[in-house]
Order: sequence, then C-alpha cells, then structure tokens
Amino acid sequence: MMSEPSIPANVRDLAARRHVDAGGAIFRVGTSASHVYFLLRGRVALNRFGPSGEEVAIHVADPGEFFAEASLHAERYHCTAVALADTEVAAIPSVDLRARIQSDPQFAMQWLESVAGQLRQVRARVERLSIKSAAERVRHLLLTEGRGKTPTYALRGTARELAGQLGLTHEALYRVLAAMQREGTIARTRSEIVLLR
Amino acid sequence: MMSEPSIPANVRDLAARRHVDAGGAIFRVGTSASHVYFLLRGRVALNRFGPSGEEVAIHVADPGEFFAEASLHAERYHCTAVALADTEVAAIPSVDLRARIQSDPQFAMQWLESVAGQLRQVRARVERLSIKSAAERVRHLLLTEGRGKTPTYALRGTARELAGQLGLTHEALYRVLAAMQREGTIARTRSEIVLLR
DNA sequence: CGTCGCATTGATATCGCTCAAATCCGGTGG
DNA sequence: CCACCGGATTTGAGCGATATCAATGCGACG
Repeated sequence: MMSEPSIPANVRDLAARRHVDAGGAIFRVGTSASHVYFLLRGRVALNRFGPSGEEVAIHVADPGEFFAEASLHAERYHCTAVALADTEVAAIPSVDLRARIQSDPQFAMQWLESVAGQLRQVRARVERLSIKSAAERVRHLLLTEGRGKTPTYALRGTARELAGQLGLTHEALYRVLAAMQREGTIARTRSEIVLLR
Repeated sequence: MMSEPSIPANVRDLAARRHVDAGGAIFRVGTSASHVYFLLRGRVALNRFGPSGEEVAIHVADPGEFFAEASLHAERYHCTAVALADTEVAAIPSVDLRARIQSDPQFAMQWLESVAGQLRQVRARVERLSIKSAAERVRHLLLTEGRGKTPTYALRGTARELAGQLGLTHEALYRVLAAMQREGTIARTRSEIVLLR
C-alpha cells in the first residue's frame, strides 16, 4: 500500500484539503490565480489549449508534488488542471504562501529550490523536444529521467500520455518502442522501459 | 545608443565584472557551479550537447537578464555558456547569493519571481514545440512572445537562431515565413515579424 | 456481457529534413 | 574604393520519417 505523502510542515497550517473526482477540474485557465496546490493522492494534468482547441499537456503532477507554483506570481492561471483519477489536493492561498516566504527564510529557500528544480526539468524537456528523431527522444528520456545503472524509466500513466510528453502521436511512439525492442536497444514490461545499450 | 542595464541594487556588492570575447566560454557543462551571472552587454547562448555531439540551444540571454539561475541549487553546470558577441557579465558567487536570499526577504521574493518567470517562459516553449505544424509554431511564437495589439516579434539574433528556438531547420523556417507572407498571414521587416490575422 | 478507451499494427499522405546551389550582405584588407 | 571572404538568406529537388486514417484485439468496469 502506498502511503500518502505529507504536506511540508512549513505550510501545513495554511492548507485546506480538497477532494476532486476523476475528470473534474481543479482550476481553469484565465480564472484568478488564488491558490497553489500540493498533490496528496491521484494524478493531475496541467493542460493548455491552442487556438484550434488542441490540447497540450504542460505537466502531469504526481503525489508529493506542488503544482501551479508559477501562479504565485501571476494574476490568472495560465493552464487548466484536470484530475486524471480520484484526487486529493491541499489548496494553499497564494497570499498566505507569499507571506510565509517573506517571513520564513528557510522555507523561502526550500520553495526556491523546488521551483528551480522544475525549471531544470522543463529545460530538459525542451532539449528533448528539440531532437528530431523519435528514437533519440526516447533514448534521451531514458538517459535523463531514467533511474539506476541500466537506465530504467517507470511510466506513470498510459503510453498515450508519454507520447504527448515526447511530442509524438501514440502510434509513432508504439512503433518506435517496438522497433527499439526488436533491435535490442530497450526492454519493456507493462510499467517500465529499460535502456540496454 | 543602448545604455547598459544595471545590476540589481540588492546584489551589486556581490558582483564581479568580467569581459568575454565573442566565441569564448563563460562556463562549461560539468564544471563546478560556482557563480550565477547577470548579462550587462552582448549575448550569451546556453547550450547542451547530445550524445551524438549535436548542439541544442537551451536559452539565449539578452542584456538585463540573469542566467545560470538554476545553478544556484546544482553541484555542476548543466549546460555550456558561450558568448555570441563581445560580452560583459557580472559574476555573482553562488554562496553569497544564497546567503543574500536567506537574509533579505524582499530580494528573495524578487529572485523567486524571476525564476518563476523563466519557468513560465520555458513552459510556453514546451507548448510551442509540442505543436506539429511549422506555421502554427510561428503563430504561437507571435501570440505568446509578440508585443502590441498586432503581435510583433522583434528577432534578436539571426533567423537561423530563431529556427533553433522553434525546433526547425533554418530552411523550413524560411519557407514557412515566405509562405505565410505570401498568403498575408504575417509581414516581415529585417528585424521584426508581425502577425496580421 | 456490452461498452469504452488503450494498445497495436497496417496503409497512405504529407510535411519537414537533407543535400545542393545561388545570392546577398557586412566586414576586412589591400 | 574595391575585391574578396564567410556566414546568413533564399530557393530547388527528392526522400524519409512521422502524422493521419483505419481496423482489430484486449482489458477494465459497470
């Protein structure tokens, strides 16, 4: 059984617990950015929509993560948060969080570190999306996000989601994975991809 | 005449001025992340290198910007910084900057805002790179980075650089721009692109 | 046990990459 | 002042990788 991650002690007193059913929205793009969130259970997708209505997955949050962090400094949310599963979040009013950052230098540093970490992660994703070959993108994913000596990537959602992360259609991803498997570059189980060479 | 941007007053006393010739490296990937930089004059490219040696432009800094901000929390630099022109930077020791953040809450908030702003910007770029069509990428760039009522994008370097930013080859970018111009979607001058409809 | 969405594979079309070549432009040195 | 040079810009031709459309199987869930 997976135990629930706990809200960082520094801000526990500011947080209000909230439940969201699968498919429900936590906030929508354009509405007033009043809260920052911490994910306790479930999964949350942060999406944007292009002019033609096409959806782009900006980020998928897993338990133990803050999300909508950047909204601390914005008037309005820049994306829409949708629960992918039954989800439990802690909502922290932006105003209170700002005040806490001002008054607690240690927490300020922790918070900063977390934002900087996200920045690094997103930069890695930019790097990945700049690669033209689908196979090289997968390899890059395994090398940068994989764990262990033989890089192993635990896929968190569906393969379709991963395809979105990689800027590929799901068909293209399946084909590339099949090809890499055939030629022995990777190995796959239901929930993992391992880079062999 | 362009006047030189000034180092934020909060950290001016920590900074050491340094000159770098065009083509010179400011720091290299893998070396100890000892300083954060503020760009006073010139242009600086932040690059990473793939396994096959191909270069990916992570970011191009313009005067008035901090760069290597994320390195405040990292052991080593994750990218290489190269001067694209004769360049003047202010180097701020990471240690000192961290101390300043701890001791000056107002500065901490400013710094945090700057990092969060970068995060938003990079996220927008991820969104852009997730778009499949080259024309739509250009349109997205103009909509998100353009200024004014009729979105106008001032191109800072060469069109080749822009192509890199957009995840396209320079040929593809030239063709798309030509086509969009032909059909009246955009207008171009030497240094600007304007979205017409 | 029917339905829905994910996974997988096939066929085809298309867009952007690659290779190639001509021109333009700014800078440099004679 | 002019010839030259290197890099940026621009356009062409062809190919290949990925998107798109389509069909099937499968597993979860009601």
